[in-house]
Amino acid sequence: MNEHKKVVTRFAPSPTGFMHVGGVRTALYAWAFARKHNGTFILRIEDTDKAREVEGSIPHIIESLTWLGIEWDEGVDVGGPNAPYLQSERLESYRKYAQILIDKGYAYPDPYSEEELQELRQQAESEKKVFLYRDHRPENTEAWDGTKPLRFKVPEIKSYTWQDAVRGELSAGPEALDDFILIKSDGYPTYNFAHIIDDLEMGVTHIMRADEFIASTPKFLSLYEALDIAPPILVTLPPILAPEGNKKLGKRDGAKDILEYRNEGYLPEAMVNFLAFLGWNPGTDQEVMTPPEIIEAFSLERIHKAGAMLNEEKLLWLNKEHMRKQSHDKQLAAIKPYMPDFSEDMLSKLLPSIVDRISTYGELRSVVQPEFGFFLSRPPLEKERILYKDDEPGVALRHLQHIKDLLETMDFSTPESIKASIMPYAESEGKGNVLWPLRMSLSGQEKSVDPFTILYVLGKDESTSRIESACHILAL
RNA sequence: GGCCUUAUCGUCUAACGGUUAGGACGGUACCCUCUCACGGUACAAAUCCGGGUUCGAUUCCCGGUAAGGUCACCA
Repeated sequence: MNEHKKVVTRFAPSPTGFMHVGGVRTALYAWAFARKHNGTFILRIEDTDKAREVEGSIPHIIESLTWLGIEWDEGVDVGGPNAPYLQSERLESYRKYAQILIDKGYAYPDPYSEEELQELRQQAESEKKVFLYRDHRPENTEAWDGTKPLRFKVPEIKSYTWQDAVRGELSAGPEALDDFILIKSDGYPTYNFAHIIDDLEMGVTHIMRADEFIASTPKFLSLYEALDIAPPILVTLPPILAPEGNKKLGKRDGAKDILEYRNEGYLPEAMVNFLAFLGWNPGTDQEVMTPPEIIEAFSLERIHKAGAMLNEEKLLWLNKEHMRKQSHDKQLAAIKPYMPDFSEDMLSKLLPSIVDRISTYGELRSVVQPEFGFFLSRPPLEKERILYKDDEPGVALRHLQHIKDLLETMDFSTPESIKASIMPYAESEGKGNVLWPLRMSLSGQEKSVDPFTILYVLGKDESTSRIESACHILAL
């Protein structure tokens, strides 16, 4: 029984650019599972491909995970008992295990040039056969001097059947097995080799990974056998599909940098909630969950097999739900940067009306309009409906009169009281969102304002103080 | 092309042989209302197709179809 073995998971991205939802979800599941079982979560960087490396990727990865609250116990920046966590600094380990394989007769230098290999591939293709390197194994292998790629010699060509924590029993024929490269001619290991050694040395118990690795699993299993080690538990995650078409979500399909969501004003807990549910659910009707609740409910058994499309509308809704769950103080702090000209007191009063009307804090950017100082405008209405429908003009006028009366009966503490008059639509400035404007004299300045704006700010509450603050906003 | 995987409303999903196939997002309608919104109620909407197994298949098996993955000195 492995029941008593401490859970160790890892997230092992390569530093080739920004992180998008796919990678983040893999990290999230590995993290949630480790936390659920009081295990260890490791952040390892797989930087064995110098050509594809993008500078700044590592800080970016760290920033992304940190934003989401996915914190690691061991990793590139914090260190740990199995340091280093950067593969380019672990070459000794790979060489050590490579030597073990060589000694066992399970590894040999690849004598072919790239051109020769290319030719062999083309030849196989023209014969409509599958190219397998192991069909062209050199007869006499020399000692490996490190200048040629080191290949794995598959000990036994056979079919494999294995267990996956999500997919159940998986299998593949012998065609899936080939002599893959362990160490490249530049001295760096390939992913295929490095991740197995690292997971072994770091004591990783569960490997969460995307389903593109199913195809190469027999190669890994074969390597585990050659090294005489037990493979970790494999946890294959379902693909995330792009919103358009039916393709797996990739950077070219518009997969966004996860930090873009932060810039758009999404909350990290909403993002975590959203990503967690893209391929998993707790089996209850609860859809809005905090990270601790997700950890508590998380289980491998409930991870889905089939892919899921990214649905930003649902993310938007989730974000709204999480915004509403926030404390007054947190909401206030989030809104402040978008409405710098407002006093804390005023923002505090307006908070409920604001939060009810937006799905992300980022929306405040378009809602707060600088042309009148700063105030909240409402979304545009269809003019025709208000102005031309049989009795609608009457209704609109009545509303307007009501607001005007309210304003005029109020005793404002501003130096000059507000004078309001109704201006017909024809005289309005024709702005899309200005209907039946009130001409207002505010602090000595004449302004045309949309009366609905005031009510929009007010919501249903007509108390004097609220109207007053609305007018202050307009007067700013 | 070889190998592999997947398949329930438009989307995310529940169901682990017996349900009027449930929920959520989105949509529509109505209610609330001095606009917008919030809230409330209701409606429309799905088991890919064909065979088996079974008293009974969304569920198990086989075949088809469709979609996806993979066949690198990338991860």
